Amino acid sequence: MSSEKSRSRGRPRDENARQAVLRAAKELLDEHGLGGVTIEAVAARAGVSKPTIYRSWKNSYAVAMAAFLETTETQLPVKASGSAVADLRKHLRKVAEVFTTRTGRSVAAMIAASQSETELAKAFRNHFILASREEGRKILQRALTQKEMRSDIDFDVTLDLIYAPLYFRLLVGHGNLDNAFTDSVLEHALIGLAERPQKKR
Amino acid sequence: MSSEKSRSRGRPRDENARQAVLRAAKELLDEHGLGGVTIEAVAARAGVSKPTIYRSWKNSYAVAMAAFLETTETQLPVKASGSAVADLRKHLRKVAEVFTTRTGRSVAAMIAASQSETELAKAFRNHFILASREEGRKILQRALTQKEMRSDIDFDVTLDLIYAPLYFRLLVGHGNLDNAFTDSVLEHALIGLAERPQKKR
Amino acid sequence: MSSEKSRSRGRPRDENARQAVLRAAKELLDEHGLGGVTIEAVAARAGVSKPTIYRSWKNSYAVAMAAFLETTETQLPVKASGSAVADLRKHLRKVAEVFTTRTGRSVAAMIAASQSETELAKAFRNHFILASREEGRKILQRALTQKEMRSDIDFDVTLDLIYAPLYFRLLVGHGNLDNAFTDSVLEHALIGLAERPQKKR
Amino acid sequence: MSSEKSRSRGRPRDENARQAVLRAAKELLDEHGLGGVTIEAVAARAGVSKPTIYRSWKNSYAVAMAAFLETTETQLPVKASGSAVADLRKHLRKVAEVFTTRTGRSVAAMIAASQSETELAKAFRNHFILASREEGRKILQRALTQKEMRSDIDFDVTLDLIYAPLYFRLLVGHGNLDNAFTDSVLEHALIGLAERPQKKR
DNA sequence: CGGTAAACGAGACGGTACGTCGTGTCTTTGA
DNA sequence: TCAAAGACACGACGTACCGTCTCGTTTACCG
Repeated sequence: MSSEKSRSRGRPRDENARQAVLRAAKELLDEHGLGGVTIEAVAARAGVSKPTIYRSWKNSYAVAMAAFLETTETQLPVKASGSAVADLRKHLRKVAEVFTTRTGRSVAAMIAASQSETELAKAFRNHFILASREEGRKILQRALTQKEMRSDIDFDVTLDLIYAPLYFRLLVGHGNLDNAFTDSVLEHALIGLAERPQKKR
Repeated sequence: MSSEKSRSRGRPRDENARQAVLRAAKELLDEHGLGGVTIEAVAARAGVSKPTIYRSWKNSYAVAMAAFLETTETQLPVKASGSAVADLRKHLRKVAEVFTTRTGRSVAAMIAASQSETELAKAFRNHFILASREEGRKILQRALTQKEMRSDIDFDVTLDLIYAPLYFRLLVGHGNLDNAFTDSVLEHALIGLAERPQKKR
Repeated sequence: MSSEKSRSRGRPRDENARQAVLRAAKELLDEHGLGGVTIEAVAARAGVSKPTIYRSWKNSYAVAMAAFLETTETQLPVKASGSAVADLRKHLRKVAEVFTTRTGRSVAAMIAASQSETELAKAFRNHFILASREEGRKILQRALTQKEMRSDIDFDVTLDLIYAPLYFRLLVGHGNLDNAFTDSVLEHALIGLAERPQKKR
Repeated sequence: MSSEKSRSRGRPRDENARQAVLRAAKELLDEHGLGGVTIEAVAARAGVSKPTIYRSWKNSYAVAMAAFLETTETQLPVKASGSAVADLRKHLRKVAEVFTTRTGRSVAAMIAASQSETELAKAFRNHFILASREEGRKILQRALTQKEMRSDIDFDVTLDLIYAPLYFRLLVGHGNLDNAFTDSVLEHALIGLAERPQKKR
């Protein structure tokens, strides 16, 4: 229950230092990419000592990740219109658009960094990937109640189906990330690939 | 007529050295991951000098990439049965299975490395990603001629739709990469998400 | 009054490391000559990292020079007897004797190194060459007061005249550096080369 | 006439190559000092391969030495006037003057290089140092016959006495190498340092 | 209100790896 | 059979960051 702040002995962490670090890390991330976020560079730019950084974060990736998560909008919500499918289309367009900016590069870099850092992987997964799918999940829910989608679909698989192609192109860069692409992905996913006797629509 | 490569002047590159380097790099990649493929370690294990490596490759990532591409099967072909859809299901299962092995970790690492190395990105894209989609493309083609799939689908989008979820889970690790998943992805993609008046099946 | 050096911020240099470096450098200098004093070898032998050495010295020559100066006696003093000329003879013999030892090789090497390193040249000049002439200068002074030498001689020129032949033979090696030589040099310098009407002595 | 068999089998050494090498080495020596005379640089500038150089010289110092000796005047003769002492003064002035030019730097560099290369030391000693003393020796001889100098002087010691101070200042740089200095050295050497009962002059 | 514990900056430390340079040798092709 | 071109093993270079460690100083709590 301990409602006490517990306020451990000694001098408290300097909030200014924390923010200076994160600001510096964000700038370096934007300017030079993940590889530019070295502890030394961050320390120098933030006017902070290296131990001060290591006191709060495990390594440079952790700092970069914290800076990224702290300053990046994950949800990209769309105002609900009558058509959930239309909302989803709009949402995916927004996601793709963000992916073409510097933020997209950072997302890719974070995923890359996650490969060798298990803890970061988890952090990024929970605080960015899964978080950013929430909006999609909501829209899917709406689509279901409005009977715009089949009731027996698996949400997790469906979310992968429509988000993964965007991440895939972000990471591999084998094709554009424009509206035409996101629309087409959604269209294919909705109609389905299989030939069927009586076409509709 | 001499279409010969003209055999440039001077001592030719030592093929033994080349192979020793790639073998050492592959071993290090498997044993310690991409981070373990340092030029110094490769040179030491291959019994080769550092300049010899730098003469042929730009940096450690390039060596690792070359070693990976040279020793990894990309196509994962399936014997054509009567049903193209069944073949596709089988193929995706194989891909997912490979992704759960050490090779999968390497694929992820390569994609990660590609983020900061444009040339590598291209090499990996062309020699692995696109190459490995060829089998899928062939099956898709077969599905079309056998009228198992709609004739108006976009191949590139379709390939992204069915492959991307696998890569996504490989990279983000937010869910399993088992048969149930690949089957489900394929099923959803085939049937389509949209509700439709007259249900089939 | 605090004439204190103000104790610059941060962790102070490790005195043990400094000494280990100089000791290692001195050993290498003695064992393999100046060419053997590589930063890598010094670091390895001293159990110190390369950056630690570079933090304190500009390059390998600077380390060798420091090690040499720190461990080499420069003055070679002689107890004053009644005759300043006799003292000078004794002193020059001592210098020549040292020049035939390992220390002599080092002196030569240092002069050689000084050719390409201006800063080192200055250091060596001030801390070895000029310092080692001080004993000669003192004796000269004594010779003057005792009227053993002409009062109108130029000290700097005189010092060059009697020391230079020793350095010359050290560096060029065209003749012995024994007592006969130093005595002869001194004798010639004292009496003078010129023929004169009435000979003395 | 060229039916001579001497023409040892195969392709003869290319005399042009030899000269190109020496010319390149001399240029590099003048431009960047001895440290600039690397085999690679010489080969590149001379348009010659490295093995071609190694076929004729042991290492870079040998090349530099050869280039230096081939292009440098050693004797610096003076026209004999009535006074040998005057001639000697003039000669020493010329030596000192040369020592203040680029050639002087090269002489110093060669002496420096000689410290670690025994063969070079010998070559330089014989072909430069001793050669350049020949003029002094001749003048000394003349001085003797003209009774300008004492008949019992030791030539080798005397030569060291008057040349060494010049080399000393060249190498250590603790004082000027001007006419005042050379004249003063000679004057001191001639008159002698010792006080004597009856002053002359 | 004075101790004391912990944070702070500065910066040196042992390490690891980097990518480059020059060495002297060796191997091929071409003249 | 030589020369050019250039690859080779070797070894050292000087630099960049890493993550850890002293330092001396500052801040805030607690007794």
